[in-house]
Amino acid sequence: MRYVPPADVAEALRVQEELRSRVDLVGPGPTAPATVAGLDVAYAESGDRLAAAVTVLDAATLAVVDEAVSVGRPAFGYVPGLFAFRELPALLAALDRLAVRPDLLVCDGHGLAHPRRFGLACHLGLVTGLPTIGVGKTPLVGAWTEPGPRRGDWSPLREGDEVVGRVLRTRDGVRPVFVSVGHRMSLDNAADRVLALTPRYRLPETTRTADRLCRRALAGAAA
DNA sequence: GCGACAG
DNA sequence: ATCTTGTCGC
Repeated sequence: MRYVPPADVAEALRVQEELRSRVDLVGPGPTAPATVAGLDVAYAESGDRLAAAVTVLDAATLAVVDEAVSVGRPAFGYVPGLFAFRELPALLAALDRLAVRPDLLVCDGHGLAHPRRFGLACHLGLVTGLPTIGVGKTPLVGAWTEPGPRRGDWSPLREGDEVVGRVLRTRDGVRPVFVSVGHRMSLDNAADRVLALTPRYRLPETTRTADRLCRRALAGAAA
């Protein structure tokens, strides 16, 4: 099955509008998944080439049990709010090459914490049918108060009256990450899963392994 | 009208 | 995302 990227911004907005209603924001999703996958993309300095990687980890040991990469070109310009269209094709290609179907996807970008409540994590969840959560390193939308200084401390990420995510401290004294629901997950469960993936570093182990893999793939791929 | 703006 | 020097700390 092939993915056809939108021709322009107007079409991308229409696609988001059409898909957003199908997202499952309740879940609650798996509380004890056997495997969890991380996805990330690295770009060549020229910006015309990219590598997408997926790593599947044993949720208990955090050991990598499967991985796949896909090298290609960005499918869309970088437009905040339409970010998913850029990386989705390559990410889906990498997912297709997996031998193991993971129980949960951890995306490097927001889910519900998006201007139209349909970030990369939502889009990826809807397309794959898998539970997904979004973990952003920097905010895209919303307001929050600084969470406490210890691992596990958090504060709600709000936009107007709605809670669109959670500002979560994954390690003592380090900058928090921005967790939001992607698809088929509750926010509470999403935050718990992120904490389970951060026994040592700020970012989830899934994101870290995927990041290393796509960088390696980009460096090793022929121009 | 002027900034801000996931990766 | 990627480009970048040094610096602080284990």
